[in-house]
Amino acid sequence: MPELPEVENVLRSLRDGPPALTGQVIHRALIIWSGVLSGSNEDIFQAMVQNSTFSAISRHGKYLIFTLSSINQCRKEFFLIVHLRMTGRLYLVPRENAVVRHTRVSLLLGDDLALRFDDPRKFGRIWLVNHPDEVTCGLGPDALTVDSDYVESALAERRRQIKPLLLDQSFIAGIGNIYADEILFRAGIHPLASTEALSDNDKERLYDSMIGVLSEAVDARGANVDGVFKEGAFVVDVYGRTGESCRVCDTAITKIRVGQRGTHYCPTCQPLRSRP
DNA sequence: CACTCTACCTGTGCGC
DNA sequence: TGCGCACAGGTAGAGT
Repeated sequence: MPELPEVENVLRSLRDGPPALTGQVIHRALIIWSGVLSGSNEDIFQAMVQNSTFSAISRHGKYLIFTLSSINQCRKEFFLIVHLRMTGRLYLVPRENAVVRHTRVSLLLGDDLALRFDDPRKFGRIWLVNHPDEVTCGLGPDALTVDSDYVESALAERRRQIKPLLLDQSFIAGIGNIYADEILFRAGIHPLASTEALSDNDKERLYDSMIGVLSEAVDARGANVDGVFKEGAFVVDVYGRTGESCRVCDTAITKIRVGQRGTHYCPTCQPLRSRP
C-alpha cells in the first residue's frame, strides 16, 4: 500500500527515469474506467491533456502533482493530480505493451511510451485542476519535511489518541497505517496514548521517529510487507507481525483495533501511561 | 471538536 | 475442491 515513502519513490522514478516522464508530450488519453476521474468527465479530460507536456513533478503527502504545460493554449499551466490510495500503480511502459487487467488509464506519450495507471480496487483517483490547492488545501504539512515546532504546537492544540491523529492528513500529510505503527514503535509510544499524556520528551522522540522511519523507508525504496520480499526494502518492526517476538525485548507483538484500523505494537516497549 | 460508522472496491486467505 | 465470509486500507461524508 503506497504511503509517503512509496509515493516518493514513484515520483523519483518518473522524474529521473530512465525513461523520464518530464518533457514527454501527451498525444492521447485512453480512459478505460472513467470512474477514476474526479471532478471532470472523460471528454473534458481528454481535450485538456491532449498535446500538453509534463513539465514538473512534485508531491504533497500521498498526492502526486504533475505540472502540465499546454502547447495550444499559450503555455498555460495546469495540474494532473494522482492519489494511488491502496492498490494504485503508476508507471511508464513502451507504448506497444498491452494494457493489463486492472489498467484504468493509459496516457499515450511521445517517444513510444505510455504512462499507465493500474488499480485493481478502483480506489485511486485522478484530478485535473488549475491549481493544486483545489485538491490538497486540506492537508497538513508533508511528513518528510515538517519541522518540529509545527508538530509540537499542533500536538498541543489537539486532544486525541495519537494513532488516529498520525493518520489524520489534515494534521500531517503522508502517514498511513503501516508507518503509523512503525513510528509509534520506534518512539516507544502506545497507539492509544492521548496527546495530553505525552511528555516533551515523548513529543521529541515522536518527531525524530517520524522523520527517521520515513526517510529510511524512502531510502530503502519502500517497505517489505505482505510476504513479498524486496531486496533492501524497509524492514517493519511491528506491522503485520502479530504474535511474533519484538526485535528489542522478545515480547509478543499485539494486535488491537484503533479507530477501525488494525494496530500493531509491543506492550513492553510501548507502555500506556496516563500521565507524562 | 472528537469519535464512530459506512461506503467505496476486489483479491486473498481462512474455516467449514 | 468449493463455497461463503471476514479482512485489508485511504478518504469522504454522515451521524453521535
